[in-house]
Amino acid sequence: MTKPPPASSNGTEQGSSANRPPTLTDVAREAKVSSATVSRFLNNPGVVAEETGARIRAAIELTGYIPNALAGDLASSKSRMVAVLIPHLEHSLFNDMIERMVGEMTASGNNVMIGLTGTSRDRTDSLVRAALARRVDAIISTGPASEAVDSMVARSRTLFIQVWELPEEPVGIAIGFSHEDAGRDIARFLASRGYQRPHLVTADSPRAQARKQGFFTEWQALGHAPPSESIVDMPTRFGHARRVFADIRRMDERPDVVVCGSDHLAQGLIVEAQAAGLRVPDDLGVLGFGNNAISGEMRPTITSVDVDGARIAREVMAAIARHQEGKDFLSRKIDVGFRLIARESV
Amino acid sequence: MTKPPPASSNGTEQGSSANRPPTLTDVAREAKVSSATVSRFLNNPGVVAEETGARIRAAIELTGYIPNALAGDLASSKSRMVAVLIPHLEHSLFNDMIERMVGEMTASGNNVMIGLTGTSRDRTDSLVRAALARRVDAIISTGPASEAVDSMVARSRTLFIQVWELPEEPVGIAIGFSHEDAGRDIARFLASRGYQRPHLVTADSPRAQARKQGFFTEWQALGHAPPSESIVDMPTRFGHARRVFADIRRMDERPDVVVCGSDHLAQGLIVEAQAAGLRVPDDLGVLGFGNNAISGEMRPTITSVDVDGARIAREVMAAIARHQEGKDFLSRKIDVGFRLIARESV
DNA sequence: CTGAAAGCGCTTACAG
DNA sequence: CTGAAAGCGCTTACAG
Repeated sequence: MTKPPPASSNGTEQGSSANRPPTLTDVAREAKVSSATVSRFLNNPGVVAEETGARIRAAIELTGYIPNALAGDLASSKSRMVAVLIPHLEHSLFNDMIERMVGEMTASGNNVMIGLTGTSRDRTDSLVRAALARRVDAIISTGPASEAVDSMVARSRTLFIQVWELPEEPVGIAIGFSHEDAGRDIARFLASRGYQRPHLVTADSPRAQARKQGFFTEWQALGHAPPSESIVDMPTRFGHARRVFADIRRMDERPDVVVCGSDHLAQGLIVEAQAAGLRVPDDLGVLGFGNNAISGEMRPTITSVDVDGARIAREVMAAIARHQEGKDFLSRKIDVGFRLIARESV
Repeated sequence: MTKPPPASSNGTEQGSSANRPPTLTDVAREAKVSSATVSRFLNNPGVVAEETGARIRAAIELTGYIPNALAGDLASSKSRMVAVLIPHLEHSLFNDMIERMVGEMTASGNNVMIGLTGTSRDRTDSLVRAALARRVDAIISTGPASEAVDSMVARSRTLFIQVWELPEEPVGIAIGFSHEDAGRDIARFLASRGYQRPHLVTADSPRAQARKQGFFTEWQALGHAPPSESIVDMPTRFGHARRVFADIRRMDERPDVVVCGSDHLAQGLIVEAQAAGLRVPDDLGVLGFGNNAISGEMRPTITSVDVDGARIAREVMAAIARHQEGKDFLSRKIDVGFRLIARESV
């Protein structure tokens, strides 16, 4: 590697519209070849003669040329961009998985556009629109898709990938698991541990509702009375624990275990319970969801439901790779399952 | 609003390279106007006659047209894209601030490209290169800039904004505060509270080192012996607490307060201390950094250093707006300061 | 292995 | 208020 050219920015230059950045043509002129050859060298070096390549390399170095991906993508009608839509940066169940995916995408030469949808459907629609406007190769979404999204995506060549969901009829493809089954498994697990009065903390999201549904159904099928419940806003964060714990303390029939929608909230409940002098799990069990890194690091460690983020990331990458090669996807729904991990808190 | 056109995606269509998405020309033909007029309608509706506009609107609706931003940006040589470079998604000190910025940018019509730099400088360089290749209007970086970045940015028209940093000679502009001063203030504060033996937990990052430096200098200037120290990997996360606490327990002269590089780590230390039967702050004080939402929600609440993320986001937005209007920036360095917030943990 | 030329889908002076 | 035409900076058959 050669030393980079001397930094010439010293205050006044930055932001001034002085001389435009060098183009492919500038490089070609400098290297005394056609711009087509420079383009070939950039995209497929092997096809260019050794010494021609050397001249071009030198010209690039000299001019400080950085290809204009806007023009390149337009001409080749592909973008090597992927959009990722998540609800929040903070307190997100998906961060581990997303971070892994972003890392792999970057490594495989894709740029990642991240959109924060919040909880508003409108914002999701407009982010999908923005992604399609940039002709991204794929959109990865952690949320449900609206009809508007469906129709926009259908007319495009963009691959739409839903993760952590497994809808009946995905817009594009879906990689996830059954939240209802997860709810059922949790119910069976708690019953097997001898718990009698679970308290559910659910957010008003389709996924949380599906888990709750599964839990209710199974719990009652096992011959128990319906569990009590607290409703919280999305995202299901640490800070909600105070109110939820207060809810519990007010009840006549005290719950013996709290089922949380995230490990962050579970962590908060443990903190609240301990601050009130309760022992976890002896006086109160606490169950998380998502198997965030903290769940193995908390005192006590948190029993949680693990979803294989690495597997999801792999499946997403594979689907995108196939799509970029122009192949059709292999299956529309991939069930990656989940796994209840018993630790100390239950 | 009209109902969206019926969703026509049912499995086979998605991903097939069937009919290409509609272009401006298709809309123009449908509306019986020139493509220039459609373009005007899209970018500056006021300039088009009422009924012409209506026809165009109908044509857009009918065709399901979504503008190709690649072509638009290339032709107009502006992108309305901003790149944001952060080290991690999870356990980041910046998430609150970044989330706020992303929200505001999206609202003001900018798309956001997020890059995860990790701790590698190479990865930062290549992400900057990718951002420049897409001709983003601005790059917002939470890390230090290398010489390579400096020279790439200098040749471009992209505004480079460093946040949470205040280097001598910023590449573009910097919006931050003095980490060394923060370290000094923490030292003075702990001294005023009567602490005698602080233990510092520092990561091997320039920022953490600057704070440590400030702390050391001030602490010794106040007539104390140098504090003890633990080194941790970046990011300064919850999970590091176990080892750090073990470090402390092994010491002959037990520290009476731990100074953490993040609120997450502080939270972890409180959990560890309590699990070991210590009371915080009576037996051990714990101080965080960054004033994350959790610091006010933990038991005990965490004394921390607040950096005004909303202010930074505002300054960033203002700088980008000026830059997009072609104006020069007002100042190269903006010191937003910081504020020590005393809570229960110290 | 290399070049000339058309084309990707927009925007924007320039006329009218 | 609208249209014809040049141009943004690349890529990619098509020739040679």
